[in-house]
Amino acid sequence: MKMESKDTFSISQLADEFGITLRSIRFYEDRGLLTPTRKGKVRVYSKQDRARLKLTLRGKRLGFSLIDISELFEFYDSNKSNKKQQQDMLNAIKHRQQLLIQQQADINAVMMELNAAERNCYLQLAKFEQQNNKPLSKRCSIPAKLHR
DNA sequence: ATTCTTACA
DNA sequence: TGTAAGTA
Repeated sequence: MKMESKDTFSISQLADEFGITLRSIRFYEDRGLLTPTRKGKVRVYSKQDRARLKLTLRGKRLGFSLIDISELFEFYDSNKSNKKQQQDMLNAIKHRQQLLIQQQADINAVMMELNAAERNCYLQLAKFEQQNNKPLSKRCSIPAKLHR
């Protein structure tokens, strides 16, 4: 159904927008990641809910568990009043930062390996074309960035 | 036509 | 998470 207002969404709208199923969205709610309001029994999502869903999906892409993601949300809107809670949260944040730094390093390493593999592919293709005595096509020529 | 809950794979 | 069932 089409909603007159621009700041609320039906579950279907969000599912279409993000290319996920209704089941997933309800599942995330079950895990406490989403808290849509209700008009009767029907879920009504606000822009903030939409933003939250977006963050959830990004977290998933990064390999975070739904629990990890809910923990991040707690950090974002942290309302811990006492000192110990703040201390614990800080430690948790530092830990998460460390994990991300590690991921970043791993990503860089894999990226370099892939770049090397890609370079070899182009070199091989160039060699084949040379054997066939054919002119290098634009599409298969070695990109400048791989010359180094 | 859409969405909801519940239950099982 | 997918899917089926039975509703509202």
